[in-house]
Amino acid sequence: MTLGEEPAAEHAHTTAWIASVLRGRIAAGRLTPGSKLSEQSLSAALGVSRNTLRQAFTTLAGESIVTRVPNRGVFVASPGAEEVREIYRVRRTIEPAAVLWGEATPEALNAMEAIVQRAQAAREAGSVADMAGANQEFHEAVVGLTGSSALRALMDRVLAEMRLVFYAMASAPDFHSHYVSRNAGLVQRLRAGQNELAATELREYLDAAEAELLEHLTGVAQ
Amino acid sequence: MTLGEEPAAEHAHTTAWIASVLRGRIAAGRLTPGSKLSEQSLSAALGVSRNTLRQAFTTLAGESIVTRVPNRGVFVASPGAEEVREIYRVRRTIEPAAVLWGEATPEALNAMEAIVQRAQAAREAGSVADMAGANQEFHEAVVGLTGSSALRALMDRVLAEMRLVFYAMASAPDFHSHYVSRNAGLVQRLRAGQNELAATELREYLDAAEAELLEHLTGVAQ
DNA sequence: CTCGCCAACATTGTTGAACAATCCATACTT
DNA sequence: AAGTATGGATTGTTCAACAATGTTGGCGAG
Repeated sequence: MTLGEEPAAEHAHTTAWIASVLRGRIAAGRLTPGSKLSEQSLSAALGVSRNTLRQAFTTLAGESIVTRVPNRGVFVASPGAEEVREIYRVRRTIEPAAVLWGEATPEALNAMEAIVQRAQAAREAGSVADMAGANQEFHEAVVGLTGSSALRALMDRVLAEMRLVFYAMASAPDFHSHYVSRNAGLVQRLRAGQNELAATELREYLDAAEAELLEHLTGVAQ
Repeated sequence: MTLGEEPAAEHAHTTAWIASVLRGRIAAGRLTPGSKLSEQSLSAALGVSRNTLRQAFTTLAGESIVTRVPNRGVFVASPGAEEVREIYRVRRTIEPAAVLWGEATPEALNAMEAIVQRAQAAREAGSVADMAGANQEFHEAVVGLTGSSALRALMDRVLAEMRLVFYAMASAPDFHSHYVSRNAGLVQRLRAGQNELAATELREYLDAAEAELLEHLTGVAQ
C-alpha cells in the first residue's frame, strides 16, 4: 500500500498485469499528465524487465492513455483543447445514437436510475470524486444501450482521457453537479419512450459541457 | 526467404514497420483467418528479433486483427457470427449518427459521389475487389462526416474485420453490388438535406446487409 | 556576454541468447 | 486398448549488450 511494489504474484500475463497497474495509477491521479515514464526507473520499481514494460507501453499507447515520442520516451497523455474537442465529437456521435436506437430495456433503465441516485447522494454528501465517478458510469451505461462491447471500450478510453483532462486542469471547478439532474431527466424521457427528445437534449447537454470545459481550459492554460 | 521480403530498409520504428507489414499481408489475404503466426518462423522471415515481432503482435492484438491465446501463440482473427453481429452493432450506431449529425459539406458530398462512381465503374468492369474497396471507402467517408479521427479509426478496424469475414467465407457471393445504388441514393438524400430519411434508410441498409451476411455465414459454416 | 558548435553522457530502440512455464504428441504401462 | 508418463516444441519473460538518437554541458568565436 505504501509506495513499494512487492506483489510478485506470478500472473499469467505479466505484461497485461503491468499495463493494468499503470492504467490504475494514471486513473487514480498518481501519475499526472505530462509525467515521463522512464523505462529504467519503472522497470526497477515494478520489478519487471525493461522489455515487458515496453510491451505494456505499447498497449497503453494503443489506448492513447500514453503518448510515445521516438527516442524520447513515453509520457502520460496531457490532453489539450483539441483533444477535448475530439472527445466531444465522439461523445456527441455515439451517446445520442445510443439513446435513439439502443435497446432501453427496463433493467437497463433501472440500472441507470440507480446510478443517478448514487450520484445525487454523492452530491449531497459533498463527495466530488464519487459524483464524478457515478457520472462517468452513467454515460458508460448510456453507451451500453447499444449492446456493443467495442463502443463501450471506445467510451472507456474517452472517459479515461476525460479524467486526464481534469487532472491537467489547475483548478477543479464544480463540473459535474450541474448535470446530475439532467441525467435523471434523460432516464425519465427514455422511460416515457421519448427517445428522439432524449437524444436532442443529450446533444445540447454535451454541447454545453464541451463549451464549459473548453472555456475553463483555455482560460487557465495556453 | 520465400517470396520477396528483401527491403531491409532500416526504418525508424522497426516495430511499427513490422506491424504495418503484417497488417498489409492480412488485408491482402496472404495471411488467412485462423493461420498461426509462429514467432520463430516470422521473426526469421522478416529479419527482426523475436522480441520486436512480439511488440508488433501486441499492437495488432490491440487492433483485434489478431488474437492471442496464452501459451499457444497468435492467430489471424477468424470472425464468426457473433463477431459479425458486433460489427453491425457498431456500424448501425455510428454510421446513421454520422449522416444525421455530421457536417455534410459540399466537398465531402462530392468526394462521396466520386467514390460511388468509382464503385459503379468497377461493377460494370466486373472487378469485384475494386468494387468492394470502393464500397468500404464510401462507408469510411460516411463516418468521416463526424470529423472524428477516433471514430474513423474504429471504423477502420471494423472494416478490417469485415475483410477477414469475407476471407473466412468459403464461397464469396456477390455481396457488394446490391448496395452500390443505395450508396448513390444516400448521397442524393444528403444533398437534399433529408438527413433523417438518409439515416433511417442507412439503418435498413445495414440491417439487410447483416442479415444477408449472417445467412451466408451460418449456411456455410458451423 | 551571447551565440553556435562539439563532444560526452543518458535514454531509448533493437537484438540475441537463455531459462521457466505450458501445451502437444508420442510412446509406454497396465 | 485406455490412461498415463515422458519428451519435444513453442511461448512468456528476463538479462546483457550494442546501435541510434536526444540532451547537456563546456568551449571558443564573434
